[in-house]
Amino acid sequence: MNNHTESEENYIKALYYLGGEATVASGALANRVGAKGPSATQAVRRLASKGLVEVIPYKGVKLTLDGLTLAKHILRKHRLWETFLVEKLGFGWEEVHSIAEQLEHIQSRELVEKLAEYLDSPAHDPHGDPIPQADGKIPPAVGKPLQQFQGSSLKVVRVEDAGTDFFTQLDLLKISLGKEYTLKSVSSFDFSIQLQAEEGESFWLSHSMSSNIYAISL
Amino acid sequence: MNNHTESEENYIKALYYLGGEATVASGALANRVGAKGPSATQAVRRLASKGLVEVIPYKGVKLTLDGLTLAKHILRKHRLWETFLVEKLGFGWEEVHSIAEQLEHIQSRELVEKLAEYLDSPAHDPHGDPIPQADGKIPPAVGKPLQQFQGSSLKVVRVEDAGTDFFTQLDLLKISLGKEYTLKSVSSFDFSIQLQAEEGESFWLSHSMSSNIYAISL
DNA sequence: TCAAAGGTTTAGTTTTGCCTAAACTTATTT
DNA sequence: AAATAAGTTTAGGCAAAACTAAACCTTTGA
Repeated sequence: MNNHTESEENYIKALYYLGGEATVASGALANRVGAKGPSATQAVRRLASKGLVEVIPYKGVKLTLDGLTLAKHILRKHRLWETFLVEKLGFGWEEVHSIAEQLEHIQSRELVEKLAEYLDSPAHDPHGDPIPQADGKIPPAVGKPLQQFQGSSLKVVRVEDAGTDFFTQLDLLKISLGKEYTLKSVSSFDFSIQLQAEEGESFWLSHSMSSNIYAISL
Repeated sequence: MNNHTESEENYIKALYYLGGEATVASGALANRVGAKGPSATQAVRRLASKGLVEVIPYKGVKLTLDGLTLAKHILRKHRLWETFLVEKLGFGWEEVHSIAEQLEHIQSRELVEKLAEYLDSPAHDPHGDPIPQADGKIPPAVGKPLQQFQGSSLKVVRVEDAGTDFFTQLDLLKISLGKEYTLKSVSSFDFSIQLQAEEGESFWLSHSMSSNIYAISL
């Protein structure tokens, strides 16, 4: 009961991303893994036969405890590898995700733990996302969405893993973890926000961007 | 023409291991990848349709230039990862092979080159085996088989990547790179050899073991 | 409430990759 | 040179994973 295919792991990961322990519709699942409906139905049946998920036909799918444990372990591997790629190999934010998606499927308990140790058992990955620990515990997610810092100063501590385009845009705007800004205003029309760096002119950020960026107040 | 399945890569690797640029029998190939004859025949047909091998039915299979390039690239990845696992993560000899077999299939040119740089562009892996370089050139293999050191002193500089059991046996015998011995005799019956360490009693080594160990004279 | 719309599952096909059993080549031996 | 042994390929299955088209539930709106 301990070896899973890459495809299976991808479904498990998607299920965790979409709902955690909650029930997820098969359509949403298919969408997330980049497949069509019937493929998801079929995949989910395979997972159910391995005891990783529970299915209620026409209603949805839910991770079992085993499934949840596996999901967190995969996420652990993903975020540890991302940390390695950025901190040791010098990759940029936007490049690491697709490589980590391959590396997260490498099977070796010992490798994961030795890698974690080599990286000083980090609690957060380069995006500020919490790394599930070996015992399954997940460190608290730090920061709050930017909108909530009306008029005050803030420091960026986390960005959502929202795809290559998002990271490229962050790079273009020179936004990175640790950067400090003052939130000057929030548009009540489209919820875009105006940020002001220590030195340099202020700029506007769309809601789609800002809702994926988290900060703490200074 | 640039993405290959893991299975395909395994056949390519096996072909390179068994014959380099020479023709290999399909049975030997099947054997090496741990499959049965018909599976190899079929796999080889798939590879031929991608231009990676040439087949002469009932005669054998041979890597094309493209196949050879791919084989060397996979071997490069394998040996770089082994170096990483041993030098950075502190793995032992016998443990790294199976993990590197998974890692060698990760697809990212940039990753390979950044990893090589991180490891100081090594020419040899932890077993002393040459690491193919980015341009396809292969550094010279060092050392000669132990049998050739009749009566003289030698230093172990390379061991063949001949499977977990081989490495475990090396560990049991406390043989590692850099160790020095005197070759006291070679049996003309079974070609086993008698080694004498600086201090400590002498011991016998089977031909299967010794033929996978290489040394230079002192 | 009943019918259309939307989402889900079944049915049937494709490709990869493996298997066993049977047919076929090649090589060896008498 | 013919028979047999050894190795290789064909034939026919099976499982994982994906797809399209068709059938099937559920929900929602008239």
